[in-house]
Parts: sequence; C-alpha cells; structure tokens
Amino acid sequence: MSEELKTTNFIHDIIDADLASGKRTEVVTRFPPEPNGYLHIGHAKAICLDFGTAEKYNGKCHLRFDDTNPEAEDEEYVQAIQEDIKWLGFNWGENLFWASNYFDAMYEYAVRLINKGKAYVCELTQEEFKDYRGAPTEPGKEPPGRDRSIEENLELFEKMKNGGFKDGACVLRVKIDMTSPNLHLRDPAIYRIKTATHHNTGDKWCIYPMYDFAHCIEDSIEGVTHSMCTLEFEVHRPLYDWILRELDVFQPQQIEFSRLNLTYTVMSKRKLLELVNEKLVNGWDDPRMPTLCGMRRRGFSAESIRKLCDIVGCTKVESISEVELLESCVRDNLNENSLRAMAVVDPIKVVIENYPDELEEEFELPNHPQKEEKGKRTVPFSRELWIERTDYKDDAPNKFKGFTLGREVRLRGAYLATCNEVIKDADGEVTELRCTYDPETKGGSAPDGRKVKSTIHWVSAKHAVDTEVRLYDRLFTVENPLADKEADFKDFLNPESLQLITAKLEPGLAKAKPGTRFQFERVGYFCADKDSTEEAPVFNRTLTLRAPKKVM
RNA sequence: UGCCCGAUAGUGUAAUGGAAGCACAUGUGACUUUGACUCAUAGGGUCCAGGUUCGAACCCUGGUCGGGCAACCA
Repeated sequence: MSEELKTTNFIHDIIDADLASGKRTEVVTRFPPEPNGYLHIGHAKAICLDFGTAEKYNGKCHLRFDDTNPEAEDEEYVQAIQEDIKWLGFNWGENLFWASNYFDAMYEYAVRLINKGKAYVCELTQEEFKDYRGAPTEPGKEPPGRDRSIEENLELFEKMKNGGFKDGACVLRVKIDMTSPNLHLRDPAIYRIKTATHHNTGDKWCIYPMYDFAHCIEDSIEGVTHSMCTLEFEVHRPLYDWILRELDVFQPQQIEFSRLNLTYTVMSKRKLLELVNEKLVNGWDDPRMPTLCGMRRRGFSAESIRKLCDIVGCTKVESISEVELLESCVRDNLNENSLRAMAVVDPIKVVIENYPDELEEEFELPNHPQKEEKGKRTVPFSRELWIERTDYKDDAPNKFKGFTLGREVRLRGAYLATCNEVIKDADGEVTELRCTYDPETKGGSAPDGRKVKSTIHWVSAKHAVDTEVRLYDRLFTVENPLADKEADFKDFLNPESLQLITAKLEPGLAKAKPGTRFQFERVGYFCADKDSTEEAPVFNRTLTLRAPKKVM
C-alpha cells in the first residue's frame, strides 16, 4: 500500500493545489460503474485511481451504480462488479450508492430547470432531433416548442412522468444554445420515456434521466470533490458545469484521464459482450478475457493488476500499453508467491533400467528455491518416469538442457541419469528413453564433484496424476485488433489461444484447491480451476515462464 | 472544414525555467539442481519551425501528426 500512496500524477497535482488554496478541505471520489457488463482491467485503472486517490488523501471513495438505463442493466452485473472490486482489494465501506436512489431528487431538479425557463419538452422525432441539432461544422436550428410556456412544460413533463406518452414521443431538453460549437450544448435531452422495469425502482418510473443530467447531480448530491472519468467525456464537462451552476448546487470538478489499453486484447464492453454472445470465448470469466473475473480465473493476482495500474500511471495521452508489462507484473508476483511443483505437459516415458522394479523412493524438494520458510514437499520416484518431450533431442548442441544419447542429465532433486537408447515409433517419434542412473548421486549431486549442467523435471509414472490442463495464450494475433477499421476485430482472434492437453502431475497436486497457484518448474505458472473435482484437478496456465533465449 | 484534447527511447511514464531519469521490452555477459529468479552491462528519446530567456521537454506563436465530439447509451 505504501507504494501506492507515493504515486502522483496530474490529478493529484490538481488536488494538492485545491487543498493548498482551500478550495477543498477533503477529498471525495467515486467509482461509478453502469451495471451492464463485467469489469475489465481498464476499469481496474479507474478503480485504482478513484479508490487510491481517496486513500492517499484520507478521503472517501463511493461505489455508485450508475443505473439510469434499465434496458441495458441487470442485477447479475451488480453482484459481479462488487465482487471484482473487493477482489482487487478496495473497500467502499458504507458508501454504496445508486443513481436510482436520486430519481426523485433529479425529477425535482428538472422541474426547477423548467421553472427557470431552462428546460422544455420537445416532441421532435429522433430523426428530426438530429436534423435540428446540425453538424459539427454547422449550427443547429431552434426546434418548435422551444419557447413553450413554463406552465405548459410543467404540464407536459408531468404527463411524461405519469405515462401519458408513448416511449420516445418526447423528451425533456435543457435550453442552452442550438448554435454552440460544442454539440453537447445544443439543447441536449436530459429525460427520455422508457417503459421498462428498473432493477431497483421497479415500475415506479417511465422516464429516466440521461447521463449528462444524472451524473453531475449524483456527484453533487454525494459531495464528490473530484470526479474522474475518461477522455471522451471531456466535451461533456461544460454541460456538467452548466447544469450544476443553473441548479445552484455543490459543484464537483470533473477531471478526465486516458483509458488503459493493452496490446493483443480489446477493452470495450460491447466487443467483449460480442465475444461472449457469439461463444467465441466461454463466458465473461473465460481466462482469455481481459475481465477481472477472467484474469482471476486465469491465475493473475490482484496485486499484480494493481501494480500494473500503478506503473502505467495516469495522464491524458491516449496510449496502448504493451501486455508484456502486465505479464512482467504477474510473473514478478507469481515468482515471489507461488509454490513450485513438477508437471509434464507433453510426456515421453523414461525407463531407468538399473533401478529396481519394485523400489520406490521419496525425495524432499523445496516448495520455493529462494524461500526456505515455504517448506518442503515429498515427491515419489520409481523406475518409470515421465519427462518432457522437449527434453530429449537427437544430436543436441552443447547448450541444450536435456537428454541426448550418452549425456548425463540431472533429474531434479533425484538422481543423475544417462540416456543409452532411444525408442521411436514408425513415424520417428520418440516413445521411450532407456536410461541408467547413478545410485551415488541421490539428491542430484555427484560425490566426485562432476558438473552436470542440465536439470530437467520429471514425474514418477506410477504415481502421476493425469489431469486436464488448459494452455492459454493471447486472445488476438495482432497488437491492436481494432487498428484496421475495415476489418472485423474478430478476424484477428488467435485460433491457438486455448489448447487442451492432459498433463502428468506429481501426486501432491491432486487435491489442489481451486484458485491455488503454482509454478510448474520450467513450464510456467498454473492455477487450479473451479472446474476441478475431487477426483482430478483442472489447471489453467496463467503464463509461461519468461521466454528463454532460443537454443537450437 | 467547426469545437475540444494530446505529442519525451520500441512501449508506458518522470523531470513543473537549471545535468533528460525510471520501468517493461531488446542485445551482451555472469550465476544457477528451474534456459526461471538474481546480478552486471549496452543501445536507444524531448514532433517541426520560430520566439522569450543567461538557460526551454517545460512559457509564447505558427505548423505537423494523432485522438475525441453529431444515442432518446454511459
């Protein structure tokens, strides 16, 4: 946490100045998700900023659901969002709010604007509405009804509220300037009619406030001092300020920052929903998704996601961070914390010819090579083993770490062994290695001090646990699937983003609890999936180890 | 061709008128009972042109390039 408190950015500079000048005496922020989808790592940046800023200044951060559009929103998301924020490590305490709790206040505020002659009911169709608004380069025209009397507007607005109109028959607009160079100031609509059941207010309302009207009022009611949002709302800020000024209420400051983007993925809720709906991934929590629930299932730790958000900082520059940066944060954290184990993902058989058939031994291996305090585990050894197919090579170069005919290799934590014979099938595929071991090298070191550079992992065939392992890779094959505006981003989906295999695990892994993370030595980081059963675990590959230099 | 915003190594981000740093990535080497980790080391940057100043990444002017804005979405 102390590291996070040290972070600073242009927003904190603003806050420092506000505190120093006395403009503000406290800091209140808010994270305002719309419950219409799952949170992704882009949201994590906002969450870290909102909650982290409050923490830094001993202020408060509200969790507020921005539930102003019942058609898009669903209770399902409400729970998931709260779970994800908690998982990330943030706590809103008592400060859980709902935009829908302010619907009465918002209605009153709208009436107040009508009474000031600053809002009017407009019956233009959507087509006409657009037409009257004009274009960026052309001013709009004042719509008919713009100069209706206050009494008539009051009456019409009440009729809207009471269900006296069909959906879309009219809207309430704010009266600003149809010729403004800022399109958002050309009398934007602030209330629309929607006959929809709201997850919170039920059928009480058939009119719902729109974002521009609702959001600033929500912030104001809650006493938010600094309201952070993403760059696309920059042009909305004059409207945000206008509404609160006209209402003469507490005025929070909206500050915009750039979204987090990562290479080899997409960060739009709409596009992620598309992947889910078209079953191109297995749901929102598919470990390939950049959603927090997906990343959690993949095995990414909350700390590493927070670390990433810390490192990428916060600016107004639109950017795409390399996913390698995230991966580095994840590996750093996993290397530190995950226990080691041995698993063979692409097995070939090794028979130790001079090892007694009936003999079994148990070796003690450290759970973490740099952390003795993590203890040891016992791993059984016997005459037949599984090793990685990639750990044998005909005519291997000197630097190759693995078996080749006649070369002595260390079986990690067990013995030194030499391969004497290779058995291949008709296709020339290796099916078995015949080896001999040196009984004097128990534990893996030779009494005569001879150096053996290669160390490989293994699993006793007799004791191995067969299990499903899901090897995940990047979801897309290109850095920015959205770069080509002509193409469908789904065309760039990586066909090899999920590979199902059966691996051989050391027996101690059999009862791994879902969510437990391991490093399978020399293979990668893995996390027990929720699909694990009593009989056999299922593992997700979080990441490979850092890519080694190629030795061919 | 309107309005708004932005531009620092490949990427992300510091330096707030006073020596352009850091991280990731990349190259090389060392260590290693994980080709991991760790350690050492190298290369590489202020969009352009003017101006202000003893001094500019920073301030000013003009360009260039990139992004956003025309849902009854948020």
